Amino acid sequence: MATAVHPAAALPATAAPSPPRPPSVRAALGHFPQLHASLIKSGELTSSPKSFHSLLEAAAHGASPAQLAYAVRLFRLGSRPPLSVPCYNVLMRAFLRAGHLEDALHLFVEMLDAASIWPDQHTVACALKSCSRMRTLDAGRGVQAYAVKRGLMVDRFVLSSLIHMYASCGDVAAARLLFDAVEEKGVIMWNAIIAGYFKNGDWKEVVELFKGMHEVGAPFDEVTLVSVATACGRTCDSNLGKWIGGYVEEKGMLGNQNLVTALVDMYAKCGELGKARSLFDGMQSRDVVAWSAMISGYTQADQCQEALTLFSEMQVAEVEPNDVTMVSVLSACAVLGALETGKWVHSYIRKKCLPLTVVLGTALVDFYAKCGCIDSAVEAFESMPVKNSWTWTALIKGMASNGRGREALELFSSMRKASIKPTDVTFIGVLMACSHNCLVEEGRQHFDSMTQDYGIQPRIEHYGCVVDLLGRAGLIDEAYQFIRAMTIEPNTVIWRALLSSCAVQKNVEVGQEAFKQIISLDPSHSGDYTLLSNIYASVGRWKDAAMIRRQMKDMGIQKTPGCSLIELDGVVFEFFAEDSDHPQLREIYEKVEEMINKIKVAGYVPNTADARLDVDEYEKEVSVSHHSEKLAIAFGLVKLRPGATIRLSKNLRVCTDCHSATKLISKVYNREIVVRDRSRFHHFKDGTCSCNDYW
DNA sequence: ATAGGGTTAG
Repeated sequence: MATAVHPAAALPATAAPSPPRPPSVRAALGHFPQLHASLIKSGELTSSPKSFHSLLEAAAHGASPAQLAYAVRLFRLGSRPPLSVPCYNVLMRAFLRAGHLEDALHLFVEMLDAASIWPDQHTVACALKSCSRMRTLDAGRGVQAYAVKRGLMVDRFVLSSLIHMYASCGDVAAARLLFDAVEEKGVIMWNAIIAGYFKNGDWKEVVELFKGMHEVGAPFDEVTLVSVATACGRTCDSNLGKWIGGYVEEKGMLGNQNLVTALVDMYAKCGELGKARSLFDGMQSRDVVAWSAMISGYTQADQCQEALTLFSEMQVAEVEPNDVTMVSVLSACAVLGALETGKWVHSYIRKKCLPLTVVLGTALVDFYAKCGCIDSAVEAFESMPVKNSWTWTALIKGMASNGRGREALELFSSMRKASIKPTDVTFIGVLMACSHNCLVEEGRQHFDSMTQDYGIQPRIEHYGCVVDLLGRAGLIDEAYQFIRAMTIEPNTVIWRALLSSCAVQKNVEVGQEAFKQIISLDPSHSGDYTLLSNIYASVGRWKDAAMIRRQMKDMGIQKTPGCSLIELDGVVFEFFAEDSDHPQLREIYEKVEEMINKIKVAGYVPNTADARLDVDEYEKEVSVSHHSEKLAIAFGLVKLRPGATIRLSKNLRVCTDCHSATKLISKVYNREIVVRDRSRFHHFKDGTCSCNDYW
């Protein structure tokens, strides 16, 4: 591939009057066009290889594409001394710096073709570096063959580049063989092999190597610590992480931006957000990586509001976000259901032409799917130049949780046709889709195929999906037998899936058993008591229902407060049941009353099964009407522009009353309402819900 | 005459 040579317009139109000759060519960095002219005038350019090299080097060292283009033109010039090996090397390095990896490698090939030019250890190291970055193992091996033939394999630079090349191309074993054979391992060699394991995600080995270095007294430096600190974060090795943190402070290395960023990342991943933040705040300058590390720290610690706040501070600080930043921001938006903010991020990505990498594209797909905008998720999916199994999985799960199980399964078959290997998470999406559409036989087949065809051992989540599938299909006894036959110990999630199915199917006997199992594992979850109590109530066993409520009260078990989030103009508002801490309180409660009255006309009958028992029926109705979800919907009706879809996300399952009320609200107010609960989406429109009343 | 190894993500 040829490098685009920029037009001479980048150079001054008229040469400045010849300045007096500078004392050294190097000192003229930045004035090289004028210098060039004076060298031509004096005839030195063609007669002195040394001057030519210096001029070339000065141009090649420039940061701008125009300067690189200038260097290329010098290099290709007819009237110049014969090219030396260092001339090639200088230009190769410039190509590498500018990211023109193929051009760099091409120069190596050109040297092999040229008479009386032999690539040396510098050339080989550069060529290997471009192979590393391009991940072309074959080319790398070719360069290695040349190095062997020329006896360059004793050079430390060649060796470390080679180790780096093998590791970057995914062959850490080969890198390790080379490393082990090196007699005197300096810090660079250690860093190269550590980076090798790092690049391949083998964080444990990074930590082990460092401990090994310590034992043999091998020297390490700041670069070593960057890799090791990061690995500590990934493995949650907070002991070693803290030791490194202390060492860095003690040795006065806090000025190293990369190192401090690695510490910020490490502390955040070890759960020490406060320590991470104070290091971050103490940095004298913060680049995009530092900001991204801190933002991702908040996102991964589930402090998504904090993540978005920090993101706006980043914009105030005028640091341009990159694709990596946006991945964290989008995943924070996905968790919060912050559709407007995420959409803004999407348009920013397009406006700034940020590279739509697989990770970023997948984050976009996931974001739209988790905000209930499944069509936008499909669009984002289709716009991606490269997709991997994560991408497919995000869309399959999105389809399944948005009530489009059929399409999820069709996607899964396209995924297999495209030879993209499904992961364990893909199968969670597939099984969710089956359970949503009540496809019992298909679900069983996928569950078996997962192990038989793909060698994936079922995790507790997969078992949970199957229990859900069988239970919702009404096969309660089979679901119970399935749990009994599990090869791993069932947890509360499994039993809870069975209990929910029993609630749908009004199966008292198995419901009691599931409840007993749950209580023996974790008696503190209020939702379990509510479910069993509802089962009793649904078959008219009011006394038993009340008894369970009393048991819950006696044990001091608190209901998890219901909380609904709704976004308005990029700000996420939180509502709790009976909320009394909101600026527009009166307006909202008035709207709730209006809502309830209107839907009552349309046939709404309050369902107070989930309400407190110690109050009279009227109070129960009022209490149910003040569920966080209804407050948030009322807020949406008051604040959003007419006709705009109301989107909210809540922390619990949608209760029966809110579900039937919301269906009628969507009809009476002619509004689409999208509710994300803890496990799926409900798209309410014209009085119906996408879940077919089955959740 | 010229160099090597480093941080953020679904």
